[in-house]
Amino acid sequence: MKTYKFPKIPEATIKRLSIYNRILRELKRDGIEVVSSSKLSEISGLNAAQIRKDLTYFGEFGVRGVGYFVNHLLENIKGILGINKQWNLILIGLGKLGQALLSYENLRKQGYNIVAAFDTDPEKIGKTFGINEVPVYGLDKINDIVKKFNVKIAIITTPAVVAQEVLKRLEEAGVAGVINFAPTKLTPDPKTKIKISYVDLVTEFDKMAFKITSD
Amino acid sequence: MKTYKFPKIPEATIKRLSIYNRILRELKRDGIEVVSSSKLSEISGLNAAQIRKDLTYFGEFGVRGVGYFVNHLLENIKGILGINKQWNLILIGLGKLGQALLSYENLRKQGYNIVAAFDTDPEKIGKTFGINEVPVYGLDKINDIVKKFNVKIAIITTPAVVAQEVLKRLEEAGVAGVINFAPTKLTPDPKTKIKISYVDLVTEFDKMAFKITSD
DNA sequence: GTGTGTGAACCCTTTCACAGCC
DNA sequence: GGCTGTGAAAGGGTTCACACAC
Repeated sequence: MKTYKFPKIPEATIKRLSIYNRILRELKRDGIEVVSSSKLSEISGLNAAQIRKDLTYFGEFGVRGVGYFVNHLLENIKGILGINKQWNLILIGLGKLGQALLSYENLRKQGYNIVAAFDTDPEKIGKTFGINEVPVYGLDKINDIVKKFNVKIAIITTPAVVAQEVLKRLEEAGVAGVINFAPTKLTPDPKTKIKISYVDLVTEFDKMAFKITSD
Repeated sequence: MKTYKFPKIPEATIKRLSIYNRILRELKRDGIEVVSSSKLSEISGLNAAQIRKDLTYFGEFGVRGVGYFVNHLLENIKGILGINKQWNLILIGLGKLGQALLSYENLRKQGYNIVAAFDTDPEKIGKTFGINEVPVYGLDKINDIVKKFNVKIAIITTPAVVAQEVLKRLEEAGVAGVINFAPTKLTPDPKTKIKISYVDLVTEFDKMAFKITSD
């Protein structure tokens, strides 16, 4: 499956596909077999036309006059997102946030397995952390582990000052994507095609502070 | 300060103001006194025209031919965002993620103080958690603590199934905004004007999985 | 010369409204 | 009758390009 390179898909559509995935899993769990875009709209708070448009970027999954078959749509969305399989991840930076992600059940339930963690602290190296007893290594082992477990995605939860250096090692190891929780912009080597996404938690709080303040 | 209700500000602009705030603090720390939009562009990766436009929504902070005075701009942005003061927060749901946020230094450094946590687990109630020894209460104490500490912002890190019920209690206590980490849509009482923002970490991983898969 | 402030152009996303199919 | 799929319209946000101020 090389998959879905169709037209230019809005970034926002991908985010919503992830939400549809979550909702459809819940519907399936509850034994619901068919759902309409208006029902999905009600559950998600999104516009029904938008939901239909999102889905038709990738094919025609619905039946007119009926709606969408939950399981059929769910399997298709998982295929589109590439989450119809397990992903092996690594995490760099065992601060509080890193440790929380190691034990974050929602990730594992979705097929994201953190197979190793990395830190510079000698007190942590050689031990295991989290519910799943994830082993901790020094940064020099990144390359070995990435190769061994065919790791494509890495999570950076280090302090901002070392995040760029960590990125360099990840690029050298051939990681395909990085989710960066460190509050700093990362500059990839132009020769690599590594994908970087940013999660800045403080920004979420600042947005809320603004909303309340400007009200 | 009632503040900045000017025209309709793009949501994305607010997010970027938060980023400018972070960068300006770093520049100030490094003793840099003046910065141009092109230098900010280089640091942030954002378009220079966009940076200038973002700032002019709120006033004219720059000097033509010179740039922006770091400290002056920083103070203004803090005022706009409403983070030129301390915010008292509460957190509901002491799972791994909740515990991580209790000890997340970047929040406290920005003036966000979590003054109390809430959980239903009798093993946790009555104890303190995190670097800052935050006390834990049962949910029935939410109202008291909100009033006592003038809490405006609450963080939900509970399982999805109880998040809606927690929201109800927060609304009753008069909280102004909720940052919801539980992967579920929350429906506020239409009578309250409570603001809700969503942080879904799994969505970030799904977006990355898609990018790599569709590459 | 240099760098801001900004109308206008451009581009992307969302929403509408209805034709088409079950 | 009901609900999807979709062109067209509307709405927002980003980028351009240049007048203006230091």
